[in-house]
Amino acid sequence: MENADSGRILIVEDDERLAALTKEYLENNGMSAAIEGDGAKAVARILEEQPDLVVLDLMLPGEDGVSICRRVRPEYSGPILMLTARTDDLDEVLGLEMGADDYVAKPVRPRVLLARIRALMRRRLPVVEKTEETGVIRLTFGNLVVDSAMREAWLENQSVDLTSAEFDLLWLLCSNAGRVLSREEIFEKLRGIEYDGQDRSIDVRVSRIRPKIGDDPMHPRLIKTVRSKGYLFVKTGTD
Amino acid sequence: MENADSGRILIVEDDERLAALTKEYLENNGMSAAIEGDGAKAVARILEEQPDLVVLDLMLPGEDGVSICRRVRPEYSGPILMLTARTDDLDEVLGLEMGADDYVAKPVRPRVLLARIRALMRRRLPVVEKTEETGVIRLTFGNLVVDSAMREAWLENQSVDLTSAEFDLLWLLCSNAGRVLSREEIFEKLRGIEYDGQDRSIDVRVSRIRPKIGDDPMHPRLIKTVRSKGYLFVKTGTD
DNA sequence: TAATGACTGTTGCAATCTGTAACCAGAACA
DNA sequence: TGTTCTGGTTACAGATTGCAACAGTCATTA
Repeated sequence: MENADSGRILIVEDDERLAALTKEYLENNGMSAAIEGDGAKAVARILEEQPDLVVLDLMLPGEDGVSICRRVRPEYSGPILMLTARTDDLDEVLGLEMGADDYVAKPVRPRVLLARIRALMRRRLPVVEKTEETGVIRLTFGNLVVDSAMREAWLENQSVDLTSAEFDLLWLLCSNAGRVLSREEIFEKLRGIEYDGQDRSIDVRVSRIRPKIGDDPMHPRLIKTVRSKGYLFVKTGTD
Repeated sequence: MENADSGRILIVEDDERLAALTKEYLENNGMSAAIEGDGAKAVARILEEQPDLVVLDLMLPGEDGVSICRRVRPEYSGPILMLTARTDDLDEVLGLEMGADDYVAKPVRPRVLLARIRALMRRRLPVVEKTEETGVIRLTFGNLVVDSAMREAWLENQSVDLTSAEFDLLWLLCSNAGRVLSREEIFEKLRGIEYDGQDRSIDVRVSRIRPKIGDDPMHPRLIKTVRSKGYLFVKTGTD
Protein backbone atom coordinates (compact mmCIF):
# COMPACT_ATOMS: atom_id res chain seq x y z
CA MET A 1 0.00 0.00 0.00
CA GLU A 2 2.63 2.46 1.04
CA ASN A 3 5.03 1.61 -1.73
CA ALA A 4 2.51 2.84 -4.25
CA ASP A 5 3.32 6.29 -2.92
CA SER A 6 6.94 5.79 -2.18
CA GLY A 7 8.32 5.80 -5.67
CA ARG A 8 11.47 7.67 -6.63
CA ILE A 9 10.67 10.59 -8.84
CA LEU A 10 13.11 12.62 -10.89
CA ILE A 11 12.08 16.20 -11.58
CA VAL A 12 13.78 17.61 -14.63
CA GLU A 13 13.18 21.34 -14.33
CA ASP A 14 15.41 24.36 -14.61
CA ASP A 15 13.32 26.69 -12.49
CA GLU A 16 14.97 25.96 -9.18
CA ARG A 17 12.29 27.48 -7.01
CA LEU A 18 9.48 25.60 -8.70
CA ALA A 19 11.49 22.40 -8.67
CA ALA A 20 12.17 22.73 -4.96
CA LEU A 21 8.52 23.39 -4.22
CA THR A 22 7.42 20.42 -6.23
CA LYS A 23 9.98 18.18 -4.61
CA GLU A 24 8.86 19.22 -1.19
CA TYR A 25 5.21 18.73 -1.96
CA LEU A 26 5.82 15.27 -3.31
CA GLU A 27 7.93 14.34 -0.34
CA ASN A 28 5.27 15.59 2.00
CA ASN A 29 3.04 13.10 0.30
CA GLY A 30 5.23 10.16 0.89
CA MET A 31 7.25 10.14 -2.29
CA SER A 32 10.95 10.55 -2.73
CA ALA A 33 12.04 13.12 -5.29
CA ALA A 34 15.26 14.39 -6.84
CA ILE A 35 15.93 17.38 -9.05
CA GLU A 36 17.90 17.72 -12.25
CA GLY A 37 18.15 21.24 -13.61
CA ASP A 38 20.28 20.59 -16.64
CA GLY A 39 18.66 19.15 -19.71
CA ALA A 40 21.94 17.86 -21.04
CA LYS A 41 22.61 15.81 -17.95
CA ALA A 42 19.05 14.57 -17.62
CA VAL A 43 19.33 11.78 -20.15
CA ALA A 44 22.29 10.18 -18.48
CA ARG A 45 20.75 10.51 -15.09
CA ILE A 46 17.43 8.99 -16.06
CA LEU A 47 19.14 6.04 -17.69
CA GLU A 48 21.43 5.52 -14.78
CA GLU A 49 19.01 6.00 -11.90
CA GLN A 50 16.00 4.51 -13.60
CA PRO A 51 13.53 6.44 -11.43
CA ASP A 52 10.02 5.20 -10.99
CA LEU A 53 8.71 8.28 -12.73
CA VAL A 54 10.07 11.35 -14.50
CA VAL A 55 8.52 14.79 -14.41
CA LEU A 56 9.95 16.52 -17.45
CA ASP A 57 9.74 20.18 -18.32
CA LEU A 58 9.30 20.84 -21.99
CA MET A 59 11.45 23.97 -22.11
CA LEU A 60 14.93 23.38 -20.81
CA PRO A 61 18.36 24.86 -21.32
CA GLY A 62 20.79 22.47 -22.93
CA GLU A 63 18.26 20.04 -24.35
CA ASP A 64 14.51 20.30 -24.57
CA GLY A 65 12.04 17.85 -23.15
CA VAL A 66 10.95 16.38 -26.44
CA SER A 67 14.47 15.46 -27.32
CA ILE A 68 15.18 14.02 -23.93
CA CYS A 69 12.07 11.97 -24.10
CA ARG A 70 13.03 10.51 -27.46
CA ARG A 71 16.57 9.71 -26.51
CA VAL A 72 15.67 8.18 -23.22
CA ARG A 73 12.85 6.00 -24.34
CA PRO A 74 14.69 3.04 -25.76
CA GLU A 75 16.36 2.45 -22.41
CA TYR A 76 13.81 3.78 -20.00
CA SER A 77 10.34 2.33 -19.83
CA GLY A 78 8.99 4.15 -16.79
CA PRO A 79 6.28 6.77 -16.99
CA ILE A 80 7.18 10.28 -18.12
CA LEU A 81 5.00 13.22 -17.22
CA MET A 82 5.60 16.22 -19.46
CA LEU A 83 5.14 19.78 -18.24
CA THR A 84 4.55 22.56 -20.74
CA ALA A 85 4.89 26.23 -19.96
CA ARG A 86 1.95 27.51 -21.96
CA THR A 87 -1.26 25.82 -22.90
CA ASP A 88 -0.59 26.67 -26.53
CA ASP A 89 2.39 24.40 -26.56
CA LEU A 90 0.24 21.55 -25.44
CA ASP A 91 -1.48 21.42 -28.80
CA GLU A 92 1.73 21.11 -30.73
CA VAL A 93 3.23 18.66 -28.32
CA LEU A 94 0.19 16.49 -28.32
CA GLY A 95 0.46 16.13 -32.04
CA LEU A 96 3.90 14.66 -31.67
CA GLU A 97 4.50 11.09 -30.94
CA MET A 98 7.25 11.29 -28.44
CA GLY A 99 6.53 8.76 -25.82
CA ALA A 100 5.52 10.79 -22.82
CA ASP A 101 2.67 9.24 -20.84
CA ASP A 102 0.88 12.37 -19.76
CA TYR A 103 0.97 16.09 -20.40
CA VAL A 104 0.17 18.86 -17.96
CA ALA A 105 0.11 22.56 -18.71
CA LYS A 106 1.76 24.99 -16.30
CA PRO A 107 0.99 26.41 -13.94
CA VAL A 108 0.08 23.19 -12.22
CA ARG A 109 -1.56 23.08 -8.87
CA PRO A 110 0.33 20.63 -6.66
CA ARG A 111 -2.70 18.51 -5.97
CA VAL A 112 -3.36 18.08 -9.66
CA LEU A 113 0.23 17.12 -10.28
CA LEU A 114 0.14 14.65 -7.44
CA ALA A 115 -3.01 13.09 -8.75
CA ARG A 116 -1.55 12.68 -12.22
CA ILE A 117 1.63 11.21 -10.84
CA ARG A 118 -0.27 8.74 -8.73
CA ALA A 119 -2.41 7.80 -11.67
CA LEU A 120 0.67 7.12 -13.76
CA MET A 121 2.36 5.12 -11.05
CA ARG A 122 -0.72 3.10 -10.40
CA ARG A 123 -0.97 2.22 -14.03
CA ARG A 124 2.14 0.18 -13.66
CA LEU A 125 0.94 -1.77 -10.68
CA PRO A 126 -0.65 -5.12 -11.25
CA VAL A 127 -4.38 -4.81 -11.33
CA VAL A 128 -5.89 -6.97 -8.67
CA GLU A 129 -9.53 -6.28 -9.06
CA LYS A 130 -11.69 -7.95 -6.48
CA THR A 131 -15.35 -7.33 -6.89
CA GLU A 132 -16.45 -10.54 -5.25
CA GLU A 133 -18.23 -8.92 -2.37
CA THR A 134 -20.04 -11.91 -1.06
CA GLY A 135 -18.00 -11.86 2.08
CA VAL A 136 -18.88 -9.11 4.47
CA ILE A 137 -22.41 -8.03 4.60
CA ARG A 138 -22.96 -5.90 7.61
CA LEU A 139 -20.81 -3.62 9.70
CA THR A 140 -21.61 -1.94 12.97
CA PHE A 141 -19.89 1.11 14.36
CA GLY A 142 -21.44 2.15 17.60
CA ASN A 143 -25.01 3.09 16.89
CA LEU A 144 -24.47 3.00 13.14
CA VAL A 145 -25.19 -0.16 11.20
CA VAL A 146 -24.43 -0.52 7.52
CA ASP A 147 -25.66 -3.51 5.56
CA SER A 148 -24.36 -4.03 2.06
CA ALA A 149 -26.74 -6.83 1.20
CA MET A 150 -29.75 -4.73 2.00
CA ARG A 151 -28.05 -1.56 0.84
CA GLU A 152 -29.34 0.12 3.91
CA ALA A 153 -27.99 1.82 6.99
CA TRP A 154 -29.43 2.47 10.43
CA LEU A 155 -28.63 5.06 13.02
CA GLU A 156 -30.00 4.22 16.44
CA ASN A 157 -32.11 1.57 14.74
CA GLN A 158 -33.67 4.23 12.54
CA SER A 159 -33.27 3.64 8.85
CA VAL A 160 -31.01 6.28 7.29
CA ASP A 161 -32.32 7.69 4.05
CA LEU A 162 -29.29 7.33 1.80
CA THR A 163 -29.26 7.59 -1.96
CA SER A 164 -27.53 5.02 -4.12
CA ALA A 165 -24.32 6.95 -4.58
CA GLU A 166 -24.24 7.95 -0.95
CA PHE A 167 -24.60 4.38 0.15
CA ASP A 168 -21.85 3.22 -2.17
CA LEU A 169 -19.43 5.73 -0.75
CA LEU A 170 -20.41 5.07 2.84
CA TRP A 171 -19.93 1.36 2.36
CA LEU A 172 -16.58 1.85 0.70
CA LEU A 173 -15.43 4.06 3.55
CA CYS A 174 -16.66 1.98 6.42
CA SER A 175 -15.60 -1.32 4.91
CA ASN A 176 -12.13 0.23 4.92
CA ALA A 177 -12.50 1.71 8.37
CA GLY A 178 -9.25 2.81 9.94
CA ARG A 179 -7.58 3.42 6.62
CA VAL A 180 -7.39 6.69 4.76
CA LEU A 181 -8.89 6.40 1.32
CA SER A 182 -7.52 8.79 -1.25
CA ARG A 183 -9.77 10.38 -3.81
CA GLU A 184 -7.86 8.40 -6.42
CA GLU A 185 -8.79 5.17 -4.73
CA ILE A 186 -12.38 6.19 -4.20
CA PHE A 187 -12.78 7.20 -7.80
CA GLU A 188 -11.32 3.98 -9.03
CA LYS A 189 -13.39 1.75 -6.80
CA LEU A 190 -16.64 3.63 -7.21
CA ARG A 191 -16.56 4.74 -10.79
CA GLY A 192 -13.71 2.79 -12.28
CA ILE A 193 -12.20 5.92 -13.72
CA GLU A 194 -9.15 7.93 -12.95
CA TYR A 195 -9.20 10.90 -10.63
CA ASP A 196 -8.25 14.08 -12.42
CA GLY A 197 -7.09 15.91 -9.33
CA GLN A 198 -9.79 18.51 -9.18
CA ASP A 199 -13.10 16.74 -9.18
CA ARG A 200 -15.06 17.63 -6.06
CA SER A 201 -17.91 15.19 -6.34
CA ILE A 202 -16.53 13.01 -3.58
CA ASP A 203 -16.28 15.99 -1.26
CA VAL A 204 -19.86 16.88 -2.00
CA ARG A 205 -21.01 13.34 -1.40
CA VAL A 206 -19.25 13.23 1.92
CA SER A 207 -20.84 16.49 2.95
CA ARG A 208 -24.21 15.02 2.05
CA ILE A 209 -23.62 11.83 3.97
CA ARG A 210 -22.24 13.34 7.15
CA PRO A 211 -25.38 14.96 8.47
CA LYS A 212 -27.39 11.86 7.60
CA ILE A 213 -25.27 9.62 9.80
CA GLY A 214 -25.19 12.17 12.57
CA ASP A 215 -21.75 13.58 11.93
CA ASP A 216 -20.97 17.22 12.57
CA PRO A 217 -18.70 18.33 9.69
CA MET A 218 -16.74 20.63 11.99
CA HIS A 219 -16.09 17.83 14.41
CA PRO A 220 -16.86 14.62 12.59
CA ARG A 221 -16.60 11.47 14.64
CA LEU A 222 -17.13 8.97 11.88
CA ILE A 223 -15.91 10.34 8.56
CA LYS A 224 -12.79 12.38 9.14
CA THR A 225 -11.08 14.53 6.56
CA VAL A 226 -7.37 13.92 6.19
CA ARG A 227 -6.04 16.99 4.49
CA SER A 228 -4.37 16.41 1.15
CA LYS A 229 -4.89 12.68 1.57
CA GLY A 230 -8.51 11.78 1.55
CA TYR A 231 -11.16 10.59 3.95
CA LEU A 232 -11.01 8.23 6.87
CA PHE A 233 -13.82 6.29 8.42
CA VAL A 234 -13.01 6.03 12.09
CA LYS A 235 -13.10 2.72 13.83
CA THR A 236 -15.18 2.87 16.93
CA GLY A 237 -16.14 0.44 19.60
CA THR A 238 -19.28 -1.61 19.51
CA ASP A 239 -21.61 0.14 21.84
CA MET B 1 -32.59 -26.08 29.06
CA GLU B 2 -33.65 -26.45 25.51
CA ASN B 3 -36.18 -23.86 24.72
CA ALA B 4 -37.23 -23.80 21.09
CA ASP B 5 -38.21 -20.16 21.20
CA SER B 6 -35.14 -18.83 22.85
CA GLY B 7 -32.58 -20.72 20.83
CA ARG B 8 -29.58 -22.83 21.68
CA ILE B 9 -26.38 -20.88 21.36
CA LEU B 10 -22.89 -22.29 21.19
CA ILE B 11 -20.14 -19.99 22.39
CA VAL B 12 -16.77 -20.92 20.96
CA GLU B 13 -14.35 -18.98 23.12
CA ASP B 14 -11.15 -19.92 24.90
CA ASP B 15 -11.28 -17.21 27.54
CA GLU B 16 -13.13 -19.16 30.21
CA ARG B 17 -14.06 -16.22 32.33
CA LEU B 18 -15.46 -14.26 29.44
CA ALA B 19 -17.26 -17.28 28.08
CA ALA B 20 -18.87 -17.96 31.43
CA LEU B 21 -19.99 -14.39 31.82
CA THR B 22 -21.47 -14.36 28.37
CA LYS B 23 -23.23 -17.63 28.93
CA GLU B 24 -24.72 -16.37 32.15
CA TYR B 25 -25.88 -13.15 30.60
CA LEU B 26 -27.52 -14.92 27.69
CA GLU B 27 -29.21 -17.40 29.98
CA ASN B 28 -30.51 -14.61 32.16
CA ASN B 29 -32.14 -13.33 29.04
CA GLY B 30 -33.98 -16.48 28.23
CA MET B 31 -31.52 -18.17 25.93
CA SER B 32 -29.75 -21.41 26.39
CA ALA B 33 -26.00 -21.37 25.89
CA ALA B 34 -23.13 -23.83 25.86
CA ILE B 35 -19.40 -23.22 25.77
CA GLU B 36 -16.69 -24.79 23.69
CA GLY B 37 -13.17 -23.66 24.50
CA ASP B 38 -11.24 -25.77 22.06
CA GLY B 39 -11.13 -24.67 18.46
CA ALA B 40 -10.28 -28.13 17.26
CA LYS B 41 -13.36 -29.64 18.81
CA ALA B 42 -15.65 -26.83 17.76
CA VAL B 43 -16.28 -28.02 14.22
CA ALA B 44 -17.47 -31.43 15.27
CA ARG B 45 -19.62 -29.99 17.97
CA ILE B 46 -21.32 -27.45 15.74
CA LEU B 47 -22.07 -30.05 13.13
CA GLU B 48 -23.37 -32.50 15.68
CA GLU B 49 -25.42 -30.20 17.85
CA GLN B 50 -26.57 -27.88 15.10
CA PRO B 51 -27.12 -24.96 17.46
CA ASP B 52 -29.46 -22.17 16.49
CA LEU B 53 -26.57 -19.73 16.52
CA VAL B 54 -22.81 -19.81 16.97
CA VAL B 55 -20.75 -17.11 18.64
CA LEU B 56 -17.26 -17.67 17.33
CA ASP B 57 -14.06 -16.08 18.56
CA LEU B 58 -11.60 -15.30 15.82
CA MET B 59 -8.51 -16.11 17.85
CA LEU B 60 -8.54 -19.60 19.23
CA PRO B 61 -6.04 -22.19 20.24
CA GLY B 62 -6.16 -25.25 18.03
CA GLU B 63 -8.00 -23.79 15.10
CA ASP B 64 -8.89 -20.21 14.35
CA GLY B 65 -12.36 -18.88 13.74
CA VAL B 66 -11.94 -18.30 10.05
CA SER B 67 -11.00 -21.87 9.46
CA ILE B 68 -13.80 -23.20 11.61
CA CYS B 69 -16.26 -21.04 9.79
CA ARG B 70 -15.16 -22.34 6.43
CA ARG B 71 -15.17 -25.97 7.42
CA VAL B 72 -18.49 -25.81 9.12
CA ARG B 73 -20.43 -23.92 6.50
CA PRO B 74 -21.26 -26.69 4.06
CA GLU B 75 -23.09 -28.58 6.80
CA TYR B 76 -24.26 -25.80 9.04
CA SER B 77 -26.57 -23.12 7.75
CA GLY B 78 -27.38 -21.31 10.97
CA PRO B 79 -26.11 -17.83 11.76
CA ILE B 80 -22.51 -17.36 12.88
CA LEU B 81 -21.48 -14.31 14.84
CA MET B 82 -17.76 -13.65 14.69
CA LEU B 83 -15.89 -11.94 17.49
CA THR B 84 -12.54 -10.31 16.88
CA ALA B 85 -10.16 -9.39 19.62
CA ARG B 86 -8.92 -6.14 18.17
CA THR B 87 -10.54 -3.81 15.73
CA ASP B 88 -7.48 -4.09 13.54
CA ASP B 89 -8.24 -7.70 12.86
CA LEU B 90 -11.49 -6.69 11.34
CA ASP B 91 -9.61 -5.38 8.36
CA GLU B 92 -8.08 -8.70 7.53
CA VAL B 93 -11.24 -10.54 8.24
CA LEU B 94 -13.27 -8.24 6.07
CA GLY B 95 -11.25 -9.07 3.02
CA LEU B 96 -11.91 -12.74 3.42
CA GLU B 97 -14.93 -14.56 2.31
CA MET B 98 -15.78 -16.80 5.15
CA GLY B 99 -19.48 -16.91 5.51
CA ALA B 100 -20.02 -15.44 8.92
CA ASP B 101 -23.21 -13.44 9.24
CA ASP B 102 -22.06 -10.72 11.55
CA TYR B 103 -18.81 -9.41 12.91
CA VAL B 104 -18.34 -7.72 16.25
CA ALA B 105 -15.13 -6.28 17.64
CA LYS B 106 -14.23 -6.95 21.26
CA PRO B 107 -14.71 -5.80 23.82
CA VAL B 108 -18.41 -6.29 23.45
CA ARG B 109 -20.85 -5.13 26.00
CA PRO B 110 -23.22 -7.94 26.86
CA ARG B 111 -26.26 -5.94 25.96
CA VAL B 112 -24.85 -5.22 22.51
CA LEU B 113 -24.03 -8.84 21.96
CA LEU B 114 -27.52 -9.82 22.97
CA ALA B 115 -29.00 -7.32 20.55
CA ARG B 116 -26.88 -8.66 17.72
CA ILE B 117 -27.77 -12.23 18.52
CA ARG B 118 -31.43 -11.39 18.57
CA ALA B 119 -31.11 -9.55 15.29
CA LEU B 120 -29.43 -12.55 13.70
CA MET B 121 -32.00 -14.96 15.01
CA ARG B 122 -34.79 -12.75 13.77
CA ARG B 123 -33.25 -12.51 10.36
CA ARG B 124 -35.10 -14.66 7.97
CA LEU B 125 -32.91 -16.33 5.50
CA PRO B 126 -34.47 -17.19 2.20
CA VAL B 127 -35.71 -20.74 2.13
CA VAL B 128 -35.03 -22.56 -1.08
CA GLU B 129 -37.04 -25.51 -2.26
CA LYS B 130 -36.09 -27.39 -5.34
CA THR B 131 -36.60 -30.63 -7.19
CA GLU B 132 -34.13 -32.76 -9.08
CA GLU B 133 -35.55 -32.08 -12.51
CA THR B 134 -36.56 -28.48 -12.60
CA GLY B 135 -34.22 -26.96 -10.06
CA VAL B 136 -35.40 -24.23 -7.76
CA ILE B 137 -39.12 -24.09 -7.43
CA ARG B 138 -40.05 -22.05 -4.45
CA LEU B 139 -38.37 -19.23 -2.62
CA THR B 140 -39.38 -17.85 0.75
CA PHE B 141 -38.29 -14.45 1.99
CA GLY B 142 -39.85 -13.81 5.34
CA ASN B 143 -43.56 -13.48 4.73
CA LEU B 144 -43.21 -13.54 0.96
CA VAL B 145 -43.34 -16.83 -0.90
CA VAL B 146 -42.76 -17.13 -4.61
CA ASP B 147 -43.42 -20.39 -6.39
CA SER B 148 -42.22 -20.80 -9.94
CA ALA B 149 -43.99 -24.10 -10.50
CA MET B 150 -47.35 -22.67 -9.64
CA ARG B 151 -46.42 -19.25 -10.98
CA GLU B 152 -47.88 -17.73 -7.90
CA ALA B 153 -46.79 -15.66 -4.95
CA TRP B 154 -48.12 -15.23 -1.43
CA LEU B 155 -47.78 -12.42 1.04
CA GLU B 156 -48.68 -13.38 4.59
CA ASN B 157 -50.33 -16.48 3.11
CA GLN B 158 -52.53 -14.29 0.95
CA SER B 159 -52.22 -14.96 -2.74
CA VAL B 160 -50.73 -11.99 -4.58
CA ASP B 161 -52.55 -11.03 -7.74
CA LEU B 162 -49.69 -10.81 -10.21
CA THR B 163 -49.99 -10.73 -13.95
CA SER B 164 -47.87 -12.98 -16.08
CA ALA B 165 -45.24 -10.42 -16.94
CA GLU B 166 -45.10 -9.21 -13.38
CA PHE B 167 -44.52 -12.70 -12.11
CA ASP B 168 -41.73 -13.29 -14.60
CA LEU B 169 -39.90 -10.22 -13.43
CA LEU B 170 -40.47 -10.95 -9.75
CA TRP B 171 -39.16 -14.46 -10.18
CA LEU B 172 -36.14 -13.28 -12.09
CA LEU B 173 -35.37 -10.75 -9.40
CA CYS B 174 -35.89 -12.95 -6.38
CA SER B 175 -34.19 -15.97 -7.86
CA ASN B 176 -31.18 -13.68 -8.18
CA ALA B 177 -31.62 -12.19 -4.73
CA GLY B 178 -28.61 -10.33 -3.46
CA ARG B 179 -27.40 -9.43 -6.92
CA VAL B 180 -28.13 -6.24 -8.81
CA LEU B 181 -29.73 -7.03 -12.14
CA SER B 182 -29.18 -4.50 -14.87
CA ARG B 183 -31.89 -3.60 -17.31
CA GLU B 184 -29.77 -5.18 -20.01
CA GLU B 185 -29.75 -8.45 -18.15
CA ILE B 186 -33.43 -8.30 -17.39
CA PHE B 187 -34.29 -7.58 -20.99
CA GLU B 188 -32.17 -10.41 -22.21
CA LYS B 189 -33.51 -12.97 -19.78
CA LEU B 190 -37.12 -11.93 -20.04
CA ARG B 191 -37.53 -11.02 -23.65
CA GLY B 192 -34.38 -12.27 -25.29
CA ILE B 193 -33.77 -8.92 -26.91
CA GLU B 194 -31.23 -6.24 -26.38
CA TYR B 195 -31.91 -3.28 -24.17
CA ASP B 196 -31.96 -0.09 -26.18
CA GLY B 197 -30.99 2.09 -23.27
CA GLN B 198 -34.17 4.02 -22.95
CA ASP B 199 -36.98 1.55 -22.64
CA ARG B 200 -38.88 2.12 -19.44
CA SER B 201 -41.07 -0.95 -19.38
CA ILE B 202 -39.01 -2.62 -16.66
CA ASP B 203 -39.33 0.44 -14.47
CA VAL B 204 -43.05 0.43 -14.94
CA ARG B 205 -43.28 -3.26 -14.17
CA VAL B 206 -41.33 -2.80 -10.99
CA SER B 207 -43.57 0.03 -9.96
CA ARG B 208 -46.56 -2.25 -10.52
CA ILE B 209 -45.07 -5.10 -8.55
CA ARG B 210 -43.86 -3.16 -5.55
CA PRO B 211 -47.18 -2.27 -4.00
CA LYS B 212 -48.45 -5.78 -4.62
CA ILE B 213 -45.72 -7.37 -2.52
CA GLY B 214 -46.03 -4.74 0.16
CA ASP B 215 -43.08 -2.57 -0.77
CA ASP B 216 -43.19 1.15 -0.25
CA PRO B 217 -41.54 2.64 -3.35
CA MET B 218 -40.00 5.46 -1.35
CA HIS B 219 -38.42 3.04 1.10
CA PRO B 220 -38.57 -0.36 -0.51
CA ARG B 221 -37.35 -3.25 1.58
CA LEU B 222 -37.49 -5.96 -1.01
CA ILE B 223 -36.89 -4.53 -4.46
CA LYS B 224 -34.30 -1.78 -4.25
CA THR B 225 -33.39 0.60 -7.01
CA VAL B 226 -29.68 0.93 -7.62
CA ARG B 227 -29.34 4.10 -9.59
CA SER B 228 -27.76 3.75 -13.00
CA LYS B 229 -27.30 0.05 -12.37
CA GLY B 230 -30.60 -1.72 -12.08
CA TYR B 231 -32.73 -3.39 -9.47
CA LEU B 232 -31.81 -5.51 -6.48
CA PHE B 233 -33.95 -8.02 -4.67
CA VAL B 234 -32.73 -7.98 -1.09
CA LYS B 235 -31.61 -11.32 0.17
CA THR B 236 -31.79 -11.18 3.90
CA GLY B 237 -34.27 -9.16 5.80
CA THR B 238 -34.54 -8.31 9.44
CA ASP B 239 -37.93 -7.81 10.93
C1' DT C 1 -68.52 -9.44 -35.85
C1' DA C 2 -68.27 -6.17 -32.47
C1' DA C 3 -67.76 -5.31 -27.79
C1' DT C 4 -65.48 -6.14 -23.60
C1' DG C 5 -61.85 -6.45 -20.49
C1' DA C 6 -57.31 -7.74 -19.05
C1' DC C 7 -52.69 -7.13 -19.97
C1' DT C 8 -48.53 -4.66 -21.20
C1' DG C 9 -45.67 -1.39 -23.51
C1' DT C 10 -45.20 3.79 -24.54
C1' DT C 11 -45.17 8.48 -23.34
C1' DG C 12 -44.69 12.46 -20.63
C1' DC C 13 -44.40 14.83 -16.27
C1' DA C 14 -42.82 15.45 -11.66
C1' DA C 15 -39.65 14.25 -8.21
C1' DT C 16 -35.31 12.86 -7.02
C1' DC C 17 -30.53 12.23 -7.62
C1' DT C 18 -25.87 13.70 -8.57
C1' DG C 19 -22.01 15.96 -10.67
C1' DT C 20 -20.30 20.79 -11.69
C1' DA C 21 -19.27 25.32 -10.71
C1' DA C 22 -18.84 28.89 -7.59
C1' DC C 23 -18.16 30.98 -3.24
C1' DC C 24 -16.27 31.11 1.14
C1' DA C 25 -13.40 30.04 5.15
C1' DG C 26 -9.77 27.91 7.29
C1' DA C 27 -5.05 26.05 6.85
C1' DA C 28 -0.56 26.02 5.06
C1' DC C 29 3.09 28.45 3.44
C1' DA C 30 6.21 31.97 1.52
C1' DT D 1 1.17 39.50 6.21
C1' DG D 2 -0.56 38.08 1.80
C1' DT D 3 -0.90 34.18 -1.24
C1' DT D 4 -2.01 29.61 -2.35
C1' DC D 5 -4.18 25.48 -1.46
C1' DT D 6 -7.80 22.71 0.38
C1' DG D 7 -12.28 21.38 1.83
C1' DG D 8 -17.39 22.52 3.10
C1' DT D 9 -21.34 24.08 1.20
C1' DT D 10 -24.77 25.79 -1.87
C1' DA D 11 -27.19 26.51 -6.24
C1' DC D 12 -28.11 24.67 -10.41
C1' DA D 13 -28.67 21.67 -14.53
C1' DG D 14 -28.72 17.28 -16.67
C1' DA D 15 -29.70 12.48 -15.77
C1' DT D 16 -32.49 9.04 -13.79
C1' DT D 17 -36.53 7.11 -11.80
C1' DG D 18 -41.60 6.60 -10.27
C1' DC D 19 -45.79 6.50 -12.07
C1' DA D 20 -50.22 7.96 -14.06
C1' DA D 21 -52.46 8.12 -18.31
C1' DC D 22 -52.92 6.36 -22.67
C1' DA D 23 -52.84 3.01 -26.54
C1' DG D 24 -52.19 -1.29 -28.79
C1' DT D 25 -52.86 -6.37 -28.53
C1' DC D 26 -55.25 -10.41 -27.58
C1' DA D 27 -58.66 -13.66 -25.91
C1' DT D 28 -63.29 -14.05 -24.67
C1' DT D 29 -68.06 -13.28 -25.10
C1' DA D 30 -72.50 -11.51 -26.58
